[in-house]
Amino acid sequence: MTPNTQPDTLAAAQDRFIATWGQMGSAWGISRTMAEVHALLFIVGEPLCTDDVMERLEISRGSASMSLRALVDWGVVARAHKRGDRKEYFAADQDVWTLFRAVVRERMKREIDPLLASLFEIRDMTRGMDGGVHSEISEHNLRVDELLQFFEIAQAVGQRFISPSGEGLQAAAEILSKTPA
Amino acid sequence: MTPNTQPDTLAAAQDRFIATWGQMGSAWGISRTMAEVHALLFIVGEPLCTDDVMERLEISRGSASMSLRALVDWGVVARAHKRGDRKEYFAADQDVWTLFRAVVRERMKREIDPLLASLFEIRDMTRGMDGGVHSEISEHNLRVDELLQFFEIAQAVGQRFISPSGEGLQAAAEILSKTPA
DNA sequence: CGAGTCTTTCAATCATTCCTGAAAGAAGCA
DNA sequence: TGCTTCTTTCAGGAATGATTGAAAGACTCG
Repeated sequence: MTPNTQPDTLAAAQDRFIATWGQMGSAWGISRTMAEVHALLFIVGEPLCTDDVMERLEISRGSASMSLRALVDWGVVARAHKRGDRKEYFAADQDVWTLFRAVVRERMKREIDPLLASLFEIRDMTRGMDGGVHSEISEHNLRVDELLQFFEIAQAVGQRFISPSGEGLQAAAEILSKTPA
Repeated sequence: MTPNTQPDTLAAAQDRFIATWGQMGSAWGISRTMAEVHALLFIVGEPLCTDDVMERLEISRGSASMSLRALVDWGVVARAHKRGDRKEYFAADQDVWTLFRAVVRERMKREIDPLLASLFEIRDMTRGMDGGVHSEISEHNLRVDELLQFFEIAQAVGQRFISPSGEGLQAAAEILSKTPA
């Protein structure tokens, strides 16, 4: 075993993780680069500056800057500073559940909330136009109402999950996953 | 109120719904068109043939065909036939929870499962290379293991949800959403 | 205040994903 | 089987979304 085996393997494992996480990202509506930047910060576990990110990921300065900024906005990466260094450093939150909560929060804001708003408006368009129980309009209203109910439940569950007391849900999930169906 | 007010309003509400659902779709990694086709079938509530879909959505034959096929593969739309008509008709499942289960199933297959497989491989790359508790490798392994744990829980919860006995989870979610945090 | 260093912005370019439409393929019927 | 009707496929074009890189902006320090 040469002295370099360990570092090389570590770097390879990191690269592999970055690629995997990047793929995952695209499936989640997060741009591949942004996911890769997060993966890098998460897996190295220590603060990195913009240039570190640029070099390791071979991306442009602009791209690195945008991605880092977005990750900070999402609340999954924190800015950090080193004494006697003017550069800004970035570190990923190391708690997986915190990360997941941030993702849920962000997606609720961008997806569920607008969807619910639209559904309410759609329902109001045909409110009180029912021409008897079996009319097309009533059936339409029924369908919209069912969706509304569903997404209201989804919103409530999601909100509970991301709330401070969401710890409870986390525990619930862990237990749930272990109990046989 | 002219005789045409109701039908027009209904059509408008349907269009609005289709647009909304389409947007939603893109956020979910489903192509907009595919989501719109589903929205149409869901909201009209009765079987439609390829030409109906093409006309209403103003899309090409190829696009309609592909979307319909994909929806059937997902299990959220069923083929139907009309007596004395050689055309194929398509009808969306009207149960929202069934729909949601299909989405979860599909996304697990495409996202969680491959991700878990990769994470296992990544872990194996640095297995048994730990150079003491505080080595870089150990810390790396710790991080990977935490992710593995998390996604194994996610997978278990998801599987339980989509299983036949997933009805239980549905009930749980409904209760959960109503209980105050 | 001005030089130097670091960060952000944004128009142009590039990549990816999606849709089209025509042609090939099935499937039913006489 | 040959004709008709309907469905699927797929190469190319269109649209959408991401990335670059250079220039402008912001901040520090002497």
